[in-house]
Amino acid sequence: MANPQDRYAIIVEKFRKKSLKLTPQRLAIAKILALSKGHPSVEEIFEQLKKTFSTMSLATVYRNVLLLKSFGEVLELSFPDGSNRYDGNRPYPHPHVICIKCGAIVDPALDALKDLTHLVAKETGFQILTHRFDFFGICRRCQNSDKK
Amino acid sequence: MANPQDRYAIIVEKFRKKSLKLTPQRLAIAKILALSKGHPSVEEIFEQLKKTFSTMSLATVYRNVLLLKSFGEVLELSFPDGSNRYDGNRPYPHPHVICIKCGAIVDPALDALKDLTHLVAKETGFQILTHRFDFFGICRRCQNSDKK
DNA sequence: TTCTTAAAAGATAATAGTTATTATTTATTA
DNA sequence: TAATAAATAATAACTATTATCTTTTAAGAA
Ligand SMILES: [Mn+2]
Ligand SMILES: [Mn+2]
Ligand SMILES: [Zn+2]
Ligand SMILES: [Zn+2]
Repeated sequence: MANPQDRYAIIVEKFRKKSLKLTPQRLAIAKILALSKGHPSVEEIFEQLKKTFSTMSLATVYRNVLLLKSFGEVLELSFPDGSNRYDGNRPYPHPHVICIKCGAIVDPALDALKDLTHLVAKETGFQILTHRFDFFGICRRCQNSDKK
Repeated sequence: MANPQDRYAIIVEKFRKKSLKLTPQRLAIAKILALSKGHPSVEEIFEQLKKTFSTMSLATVYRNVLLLKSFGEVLELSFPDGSNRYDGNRPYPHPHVICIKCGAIVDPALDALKDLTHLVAKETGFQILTHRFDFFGICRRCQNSDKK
């Protein structure tokens, strides 16, 4: 996991470079995404920020997440049920392990993937640009709570 | 690729076993999915069937695809842009290679994956149930048409 | 074949997550 | 402090999918 402070600084610098205003709402959203503890959803970010910004609008969260996506500073994980989760700490393709019971998402250490990309390119003739690897299952905590 | 006739027979047998009616529309949808040439979308299935069934309703396609999903006889591939594609020929998790230009989806031969699942289970403590592996890129045909 | 009926089709309304719009507010700079 | 371009907040619009409801039909019985 990248250092959240570093990631935050990188994102703020991007805003500066593009002469975008550093509003408190925008910076707060960036801070949450730079940490990205547990890959938050837009709704979760919104709920968290409502405590600090009483007038916070859901549209503002969507707008800024979209903006950061366009900069390549946040990775969007969209799921079949329509929900989206975000990783602003590691904004590049990497595998994820998702608990189908509690929704927890973790980043596993898994290296054997660039080989796969090359293999696929060779076999299909595609020029591979990105990928998405998701493992779905039940996390340790949910396995234990099932046994009760 | 499984034999489309075999897949069709398996699906029809499932309908029979569950005492579901074998309507012409339902059977036509099953036939297209059993072939699954290019992983069709609901819209594509609908457009194709309108030629034969002038009164065909989009809702009927959705309803039957949903039904086949619930039987485990079709694999749904949902994408970030909201589009869904279906594989009724191989209705179990397997990797896909997707062209971001023309939307082509192919099934690559790629075996080194069950190992990965075990690796991830071991490392994270998750009980892994299913997965989704997508490679995004540009197909050979689109690479060539770009050069023009 | 005709009758009966539960299920499916067709048409359309509802839903939900996201994006667009617009008036108001605000960060930035001079 | 004042000017202004951009962001916010509130809400409308959008779109793919699902639900609802009426009409039609497949399938089994007589
Ligand atoms: Mn991640
Ligand atoms: Mn496939
Ligand atoms: Zn869990
Ligand atoms: Zn292509």
